[in-house]
Amino acid sequence: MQKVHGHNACPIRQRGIRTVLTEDQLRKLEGASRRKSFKAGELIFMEGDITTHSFIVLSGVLKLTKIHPDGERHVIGLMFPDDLLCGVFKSHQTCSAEAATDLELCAIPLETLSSLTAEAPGLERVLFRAALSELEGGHDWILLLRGCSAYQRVAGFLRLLAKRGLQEELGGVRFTLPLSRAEIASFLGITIETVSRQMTLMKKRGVIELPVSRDSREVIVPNLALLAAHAEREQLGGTAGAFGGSAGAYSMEAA
Amino acid sequence: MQKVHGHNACPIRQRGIRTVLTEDQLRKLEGASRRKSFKAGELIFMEGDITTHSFIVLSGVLKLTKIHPDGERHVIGLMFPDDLLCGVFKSHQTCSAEAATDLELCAIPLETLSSLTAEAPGLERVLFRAALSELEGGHDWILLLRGCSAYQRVAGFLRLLAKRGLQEELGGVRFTLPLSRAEIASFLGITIETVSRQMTLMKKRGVIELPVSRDSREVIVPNLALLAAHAEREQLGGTAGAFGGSAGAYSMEAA
DNA sequence: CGCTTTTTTGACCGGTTTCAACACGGGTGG
DNA sequence: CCACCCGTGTTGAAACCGGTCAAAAAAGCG
Repeated sequence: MQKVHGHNACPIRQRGIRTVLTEDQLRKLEGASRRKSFKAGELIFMEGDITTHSFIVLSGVLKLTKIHPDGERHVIGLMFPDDLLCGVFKSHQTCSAEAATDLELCAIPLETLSSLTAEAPGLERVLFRAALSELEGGHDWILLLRGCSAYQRVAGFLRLLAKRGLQEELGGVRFTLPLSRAEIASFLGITIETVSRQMTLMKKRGVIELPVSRDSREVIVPNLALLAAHAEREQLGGTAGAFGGSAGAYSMEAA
Repeated sequence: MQKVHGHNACPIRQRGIRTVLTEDQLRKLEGASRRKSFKAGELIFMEGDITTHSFIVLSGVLKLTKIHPDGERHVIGLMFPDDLLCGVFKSHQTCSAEAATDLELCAIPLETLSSLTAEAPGLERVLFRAALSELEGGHDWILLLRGCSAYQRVAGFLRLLAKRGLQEELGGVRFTLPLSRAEIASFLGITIETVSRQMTLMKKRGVIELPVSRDSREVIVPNLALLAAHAEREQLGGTAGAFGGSAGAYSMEAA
């Protein structure tokens, strides 16, 4: 009897995909998928490359970048575990992808996906939705970047990280920034100096803590609600009111 | 013999759609479509509404707005004739739509569209592409808004209008702004005063002319290439070099 | 322990915002 | 017909924010 998965295949966990496929189709999909590991900084694909796979983030953070007409490379999006990088229907990549941290991906060949689309009409719709939520994320991010001060951008960025898949602790959150100051600056459309200034400001205000220890990438958020408040409106003296903010994390969630 | 169209149905001109449908299907689609007229300022649908139709802009300009968490309403996109507002696969509207000018739309009920999708598998893909290009537009717009000065934003905005469906004249273009200064400011993420200042600056530089006449919304662009140049890089004294700029107009084109 | 790279901090400058006043046009009603 | 008013757009002056330049401090690395 043959093994169901290749030795480096990976199970598809996305709820949306599982529900529109039969057992056989799911097995076929998983059989064709391959687990791939990247070390921080490694390139996954480049802008302009022919699209060959769709990817699902298993662990780590993926960074999407694009070359601006002026030649500068800008970070335009981040993807976290369970996010689906849906290359379907795009013949060429419209941005580059790079491992921001050590990264594990599930790579699904496009041929597999499109042959499955033929069999399972529902699948196309699922992928469609994934791309659409990606679109919505873009809109939200536009709104975030436009009227917001540098302070709010940094706060918003940290809130995003605090929310998505990182070690939680009692009351607060502690995590490691997946991006350097330069990359954060690029992502937020500001300079590294400003990023640095805003973060020390937040530290002074008690919104975050920066353990003096080794890495300058360690961040502790003692009070997530307070951080969220600062992301919405600059400075609120009090001990935070609850907030039901619309996250609007700019990343594509699998359907 | 029965009339093919209802008296207020409208012909579907989109090339992409026509090629994936049979005669019968096309007739069905057109038969279900309805031409709707709106006066400037009228609301078409609201953020959060249940999605009931897809729309194609026949004439005029449509304005997409969204409420920012801070309560402010922001213009996040514009749509011009032949653009497709593709509500498919979204159960709820994610932004409000309003007539920026007097407006004519072709409204297509979603049921019609989804029943056709079942018959014509290619249609789903066409709509998918439409949404995708919308997505790409969003990315481009993010890039445009980030590094650019207020001057470049206004120039880019005017170039967008000059390109999309407005009266052309020999050599130059003359058109009426579909948005008030306040709306332009909101769209570009700057203040009305700045919009005003940049426009007078452009006038001084000879990039645009503002007929003293009644409406302060009349704009003449004597030299489109010059305008494009100013949208890319601030001030270029000379009499414009040709430009093959990546338009990146943020609006969704029908496939 | 030196070296490089990254991050932080400071001083300065320019563009935008902000606040405020004014101009223009189009209504309304006397 | 004109005075008045209100909304929209323009213009001016000062404050602020973030960018740029420069240098010091901290962290990584041999």
